Amino acid sequence: MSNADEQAGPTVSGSLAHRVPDLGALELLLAVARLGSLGGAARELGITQPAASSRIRSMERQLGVALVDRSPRGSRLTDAGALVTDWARRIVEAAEAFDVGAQALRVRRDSRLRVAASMTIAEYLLPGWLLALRAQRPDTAVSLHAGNSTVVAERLLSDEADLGFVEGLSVPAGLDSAVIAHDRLIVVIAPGHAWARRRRSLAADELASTPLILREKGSGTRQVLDAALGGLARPLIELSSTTAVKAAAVSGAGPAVLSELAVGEELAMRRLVSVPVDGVALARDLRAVWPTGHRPTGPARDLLSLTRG
Amino acid sequence: MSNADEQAGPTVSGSLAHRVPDLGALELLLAVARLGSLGGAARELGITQPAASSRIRSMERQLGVALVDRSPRGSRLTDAGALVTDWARRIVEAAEAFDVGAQALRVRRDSRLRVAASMTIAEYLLPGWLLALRAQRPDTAVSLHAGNSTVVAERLLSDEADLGFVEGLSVPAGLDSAVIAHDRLIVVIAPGHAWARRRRSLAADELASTPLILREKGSGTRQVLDAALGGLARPLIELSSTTAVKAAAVSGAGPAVLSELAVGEELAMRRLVSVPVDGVALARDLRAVWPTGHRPTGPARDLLSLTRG
DNA sequence: TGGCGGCATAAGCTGGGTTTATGAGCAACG
DNA sequence: CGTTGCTCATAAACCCAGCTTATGCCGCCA
Repeated sequence: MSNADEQAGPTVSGSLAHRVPDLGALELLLAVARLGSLGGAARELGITQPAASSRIRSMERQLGVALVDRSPRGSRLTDAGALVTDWARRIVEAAEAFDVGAQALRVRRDSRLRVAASMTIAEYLLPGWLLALRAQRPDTAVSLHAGNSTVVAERLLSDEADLGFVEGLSVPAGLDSAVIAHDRLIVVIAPGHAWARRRRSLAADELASTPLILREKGSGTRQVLDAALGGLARPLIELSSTTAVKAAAVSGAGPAVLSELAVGEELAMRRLVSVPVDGVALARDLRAVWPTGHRPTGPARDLLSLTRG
Repeated sequence: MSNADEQAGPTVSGSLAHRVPDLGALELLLAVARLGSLGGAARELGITQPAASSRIRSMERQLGVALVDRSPRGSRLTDAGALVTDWARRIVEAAEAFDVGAQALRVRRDSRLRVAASMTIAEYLLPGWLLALRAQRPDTAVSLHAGNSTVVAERLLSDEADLGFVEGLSVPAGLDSAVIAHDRLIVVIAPGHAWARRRRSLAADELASTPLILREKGSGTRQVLDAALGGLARPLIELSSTTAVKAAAVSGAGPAVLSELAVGEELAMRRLVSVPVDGVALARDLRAVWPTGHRPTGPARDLLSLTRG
């Protein structure tokens, strides 16, 4: 109703939160899909049957689509309902990753597994691992601290963490490590930029002589790039988060260099395209690390075994 | 507080919806991250500054983590806040996909682009495409109808749809088509099953002689598999949705055959592992289709151009 | 023909999120 | 050195979404 609503297209009104049912409603819908009954879903979520009934109904009203076929002997999803339920599942899965991550961020002294990880890993990989860990060891309380390689090493060596994850080129002194995955930095650009239509690969000197959107000096990503180019990377802008770099690249500010972990989605949806590069070592290992000699045991060992392919 | 809360692990209480902030709060957090000020974010979302302040505060209370550093000249994310914001962004992106999909499901006679698509495509690919389409043509109203190849063909030929997407082996009569992507069926199994540790590939006859978790006869997925095996696939169970098949496989019921589009997440998180297969043609094309002669124009052409790699 | 499981409707309560109104800290500027 | 303008915090009043309890209708099955 206020003035900020009119900026978007004509089919849109209000913010996302007004057009998308809340998490409770989506969970309820998933339960109905799984159990085939409103009352059953209500019981599972610890609410009453009328509450479930009304909530599903108001969700249908909100979306303008019938989701559930009610009958005196149960409820089944409509075709549209099945589709909506699948889309809802994505939201709920993202929420589960959020939840397990947020729980780990809470500093708790009863943590049975203390993890320290670099930003990129904490952002993209750890929630999935923690979810898997919780699936097989539901009562393991995990705490997470994110920081660069130096911080990870400090926490491990001062016994403030049991297991670390780093993404740099070298393993900090005093730590043993195991490679758990491989990552590659890639050059990305908004579609529409001239580079997006190039056929030849970029050469190293071409990359080094072009101003790029980069993470700040000191970040793992920047270290790898500087090393690969011999410290010659020319920044167009320096930004302090992967997300900011992505946003700048998507908006057409110029070419950016990012971990392929960070841009999978953008590449798939063609908001960014990657530019092949020749003769530059942009691969890097993602490693689990622990104090030399102290092989991970207990929960740390469980988590480690989840992470290796 | 009610009796259903105690079923989960000791660190958990209540459902996801009680532990994860609602979409409005997450959107607000993203706005704060982007604009660097609570008041600014509030203005953008069309609420007042105290509302934003209180909402962020209650989110911090809920998560047990400080998210923003307030100062008399703005607010910045804490380290934990940056991580939380990135995880929140995933939820919001899933919600955007949900939103654009749900809007398209609403039957509207003012639709400027009417799409008919097979289930797998509607489920996994279309929301992303629609999001991209909305980014470059914000005022295009899209309607979506999901069904199998036959239904898609009928709707196109009776002028109830402008553009279709199918995943079968053959193009229905009366339609022209363009391949927009490739898909492969893969055999997946819960880790722990003997096949998960196999080194050799499966042979065709081995696959044909093993009872499998399958989609029902008539589904696109099943058609491709039956054709590849010469109609010999032995069902262990037949289920009516991709999701149900996945759930059965994850729970260890046996090997399943699914589109690789459907199991990317599960493979990455090792809830499922794929079993290599030899000598069976499980690849299939994903095609855009339209009535013979009527080359897509206008919004249909825009969408089509977004989908081809 | 009860009994059971499924869903809908109605009435009343509660709490979270909102608004308006106000105050206080810090910076820049004449 | 006060004024203006930005920031955020607090307090009180309000409103509505979603919950519960209570009830009724429908269909299936023993």
